[in-house]
Amino acid sequence: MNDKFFELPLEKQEKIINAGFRVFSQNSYKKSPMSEIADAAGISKSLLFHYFHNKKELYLFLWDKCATITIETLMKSGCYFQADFFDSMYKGMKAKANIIRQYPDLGRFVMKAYYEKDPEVFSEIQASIAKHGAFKANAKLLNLDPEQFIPGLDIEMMYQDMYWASEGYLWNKVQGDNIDVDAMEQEFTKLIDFWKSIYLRKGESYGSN
Amino acid sequence: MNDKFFELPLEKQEKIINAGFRVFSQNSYKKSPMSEIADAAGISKSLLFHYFHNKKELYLFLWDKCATITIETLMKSGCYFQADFFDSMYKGMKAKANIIRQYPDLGRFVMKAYYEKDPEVFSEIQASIAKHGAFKANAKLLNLDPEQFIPGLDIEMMYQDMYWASEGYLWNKVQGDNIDVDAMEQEFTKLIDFWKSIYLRKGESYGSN
DNA sequence: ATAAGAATTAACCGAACCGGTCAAGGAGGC
DNA sequence: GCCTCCTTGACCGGTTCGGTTAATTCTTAT
Repeated sequence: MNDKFFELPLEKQEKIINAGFRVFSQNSYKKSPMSEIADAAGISKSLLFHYFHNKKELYLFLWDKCATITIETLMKSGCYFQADFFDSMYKGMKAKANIIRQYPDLGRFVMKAYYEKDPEVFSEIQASIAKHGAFKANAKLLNLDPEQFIPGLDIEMMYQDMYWASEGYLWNKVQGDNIDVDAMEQEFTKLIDFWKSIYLRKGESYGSN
Repeated sequence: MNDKFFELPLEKQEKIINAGFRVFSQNSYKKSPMSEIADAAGISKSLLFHYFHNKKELYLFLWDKCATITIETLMKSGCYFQADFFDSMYKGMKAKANIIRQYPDLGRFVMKAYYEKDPEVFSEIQASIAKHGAFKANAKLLNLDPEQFIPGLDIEMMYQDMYWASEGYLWNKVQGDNIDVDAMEQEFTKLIDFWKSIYLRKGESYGSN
């Protein structure tokens, strides 16, 4: 790709990136026209081809960009370094909300790319997925202390429930075009508080509290 | 449309319908080629045009078919006539599983059509949506008895949690190509049982039990 | 066997689309 | 004016698409 792209004002770079996310997330790779991306970015098709020599290059660049953005944002959010389970969940949610704010279609783009089968990009995407290790969500990893929760609670099921509810909530909200991320954040916070009130053991105190 | 379509063996009708669901759910209306649908159905494009005079007709037929299938299946499942909340949930889940078994791409087709913006079909779809009344999921409608659940439970939040978890679970599972509906049913049953164990008031008995 | 009729398809058509190129327009600095 | 760089309209060859038509195959009644 043409390094001149990175000398563009960040705002313009993001506009092009978001245009790519949008178009590639709405159509398959083959049926995502460069012209449509250029239009969405507010530039001419020729200029888009000036920055990215061909479609495949743009596509793979966007894919890499996704990983960078996601990892960076999640790291910066501190959700991995949180002792309290619900705090970590809360921080993670905040991070995701920030991603949506800046790159509204990133999530859907990742999903589409993940299942993309076009031979022109399939092997590259698959290789990249394998490299990143496909870290599955899993309660066992978290090493949660059963003492913290109500007696007899199936912690793994609790985590499943929370994980799926998050996914379901996000999917439903993001589906439309105008996403009110602030409202989303607020609603989701309420949901986390609800879980806390249900799952957390009451009447005692632990650790530093 | 050509009424001869309905004289086809049901198996063949379903194959064409599912081919339509599949292609229209994977691409936008405009970028869903009739030829691709014909191929997926195992017939020639000409024959497809013989049954449906043009693309729009096929599309709107499929949309109507969705409503018919969904309403019919849910009614037949008895999930609306169940006194117990979790039983009703269970029956509803079973019904959805059956729909997925018979029409794997119906759900995704509905979603796509719901947000389709192509002027060739937009007004028709919107009118149909308005007519069906867009029944939103809402705990208040169910008129649940608070006595049945653990004290102090925010029933509406409980319902939200369950609703979103269902959505999230379905979306994640249905995303891939090979759906193991049986495993899904089983896993989901476990989730419902988990909810029962968490939310239901214990140590007492009610009603007919 | 065969003719009539129905089911199904290959071949085709004009229009639009798509990835990619290229030569030229336009703005700023000297 | 002239050089440089960003940006674009116009274009090209190839492909795709919705839809039509005429022909081919299959069925069936006689």
